[in-house]
Amino acid sequence: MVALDDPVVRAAEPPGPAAQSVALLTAVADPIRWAVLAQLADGKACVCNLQEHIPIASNLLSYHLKVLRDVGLVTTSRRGRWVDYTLADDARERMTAALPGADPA
Amino acid sequence: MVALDDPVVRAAEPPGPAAQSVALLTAVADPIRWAVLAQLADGKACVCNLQEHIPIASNLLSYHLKVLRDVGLVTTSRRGRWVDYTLADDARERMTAALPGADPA
DNA sequence: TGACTGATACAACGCCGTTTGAATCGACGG
DNA sequence: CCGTCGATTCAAACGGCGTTGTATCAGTCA
Repeated sequence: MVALDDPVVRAAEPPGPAAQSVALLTAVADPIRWAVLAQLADGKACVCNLQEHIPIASNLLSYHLKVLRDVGLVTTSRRGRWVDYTLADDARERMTAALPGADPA
Repeated sequence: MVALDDPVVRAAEPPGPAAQSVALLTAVADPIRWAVLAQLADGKACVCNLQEHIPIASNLLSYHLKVLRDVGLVTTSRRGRWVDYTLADDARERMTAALPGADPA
């Protein structure tokens, strides 16, 4: 059972677990962000390195990276002028858990 | 390796595996469709039954069900005036496989 | 400090997907 | 056959997210 007898559409209020799952999946369900995550699955990389594989404007890439940060799928660490992005160690776990019907019970 | 040296943004052409994964995740990353899939994880259900748990207009529900059908996550079967929706048996497999960094190799 | 690079933040526009309302189809029952 | 119910389809309006351009911040070197 999922027990969302009324929410789902009944937006906001407290962001129930279902809403959190959707928010996480929404972050992943984008061509650019998907590519970024796939790239980071091979290890950390600075933004400039990501750009080599995903040829888009740097500000646009930065926007999508922020989205991934906001949901906690990636973490950052400065190294000189560069910023290294790393896949959160629980990223895969959280993504699979966010899929519908993944009730822990 | 993900090997998308140029695609991602380079839209259409052939819908590469990455694009298919994104398309599938896009179908899942919606509050209503997520709830539908979670509901169907407990077994097949007719539309009217789904409405009991997801109180929205029937035509709207129908729209989202069509989206799920188009990506092959659910299948239908008529039973009298009712239409039963069933989670595709490979639904979970396909969803997990669509997550970034899930390279089969 | 001043110039340059890497990266991020902000504001405005445009497009696609969702939503809504009304019409249509399919299947039973009187 | 006609009315009703379940479900789908169509057209149109709305809104949100992604894109673009510009400005700003942070860090290194001369």
